[in-house]
Amino acid sequence: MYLRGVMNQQGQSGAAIEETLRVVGDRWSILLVRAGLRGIRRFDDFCDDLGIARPVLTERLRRLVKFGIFERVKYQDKPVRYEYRLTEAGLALSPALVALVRWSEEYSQEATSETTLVHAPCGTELEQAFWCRSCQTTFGPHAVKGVGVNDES
Amino acid sequence: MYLRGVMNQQGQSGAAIEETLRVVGDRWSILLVRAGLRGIRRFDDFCDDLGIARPVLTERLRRLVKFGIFERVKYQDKPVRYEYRLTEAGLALSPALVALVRWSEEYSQEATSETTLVHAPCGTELEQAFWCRSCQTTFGPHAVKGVGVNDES
DNA sequence: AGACTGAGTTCGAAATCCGAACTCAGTAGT
DNA sequence: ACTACTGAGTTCGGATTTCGAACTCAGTCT
Repeated sequence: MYLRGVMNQQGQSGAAIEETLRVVGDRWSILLVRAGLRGIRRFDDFCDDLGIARPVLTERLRRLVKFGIFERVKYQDKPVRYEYRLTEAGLALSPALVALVRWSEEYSQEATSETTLVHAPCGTELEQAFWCRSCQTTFGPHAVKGVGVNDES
Repeated sequence: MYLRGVMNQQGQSGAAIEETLRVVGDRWSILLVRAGLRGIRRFDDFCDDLGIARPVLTERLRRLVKFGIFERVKYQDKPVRYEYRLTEAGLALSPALVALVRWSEEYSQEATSETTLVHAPCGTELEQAFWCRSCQTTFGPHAVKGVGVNDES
C-alpha cells in the first residue's frame, strides 16, 4: 500500500482527519463549501440552491463557522442581515473538492461526463498531481509515503 | 470566484458530485476508504479500527460495494468468509483523501501537525497541484475554470 | 394598512445511529 | 461430545438527526 501516514483512531496520526470528517464529513458541508466557492453567501440562497432543510442549514453553517470554514458577516444594518463567506481555510478546501468533482466525473454512475474543469489559459482538461518543491517535479499517488509511521499491511 | 463548473442541484453539471456525496459524504465512508488504503480488509478489523457500530458498517460496506468502491471477495471456503477490497475506483479516491489529510494538518484545530505525507524519493513535504497535460505545467486552483457554465457571482 | 424580504425557529413525523447481545457455520482443543 | 473460539454478520430498543411545512420577527416597499 503506497499510502501510509494515516493511522487508526487511537494512533496519533490521522486524528486530525477524523476530526475534520466530523466537521466536513456529512452530506451537506462539502456542498456548502462548493456553493460558497460559486459565490453564494446568503441563507436563503444556500437553501434554494442545495435544497437543504432550513433547520439543518442553520446548524451546519453554525458548525462551519465555529470551525473557521465560513465566517458570518453583517452586510447591512437597517434590518440586520448576515451572510456567510468562506475564510482562507474554507478556500483551502478546494483541492479536496476538485478531487471529488474529478472522481465523480470519472467514476460516478449517471455522470454526465462532460468535462467541467479545465486549465484556464489553454482549456485542457485538468489533472491533479502532487508537487515536490525541492525536486521540482510532479508525481502521482504511488510516490507518496508516510513518515514516522510503520507499515502494517 | 475562480472555481466554476459546479452548478446547483437542478443544473446538470454538479449532479455527479451530489450523487457522489450521497454515497461517500458521511462520517464513515471516507474513513473506510482510508482504512482500505492502509490494507484493512476484514469486517471485524474495520470495526475495531474505526470504532464504527456493526450494523452501520454492514450497511456502509454494502453501499460502497454497490457503488463500485469496494468489492466483496470470498477468501476462504470452509467457513465461507468474505473480505472487502478497494476497487480501482476506490483507489482513485486517494487524491481526495490526501487533499483532506493535507487540509486537516494545516487547518484543523488539535492537529498534531507532524508532517505525515512526503514525496517518497526525497522526503520533502508534498504539495498538491493541478497539472495540465498539454501545457506541461502545474498550477494552483486560481487557474482552474469551468467550461460551458455561466458565471453568476 | 398590507404584502414582502431575509434569517432564522418551532413543530411532529420519519429516518439513522448507536451499543450490546445474539446468530450461524465451521474449527480447535480436551 | 463438549466447550470455547472465530468471523461475518442480525436483531433489538433507545437516542440522535433529518426532514418539510409553517411560523416569527424586524424592517421596507407601495
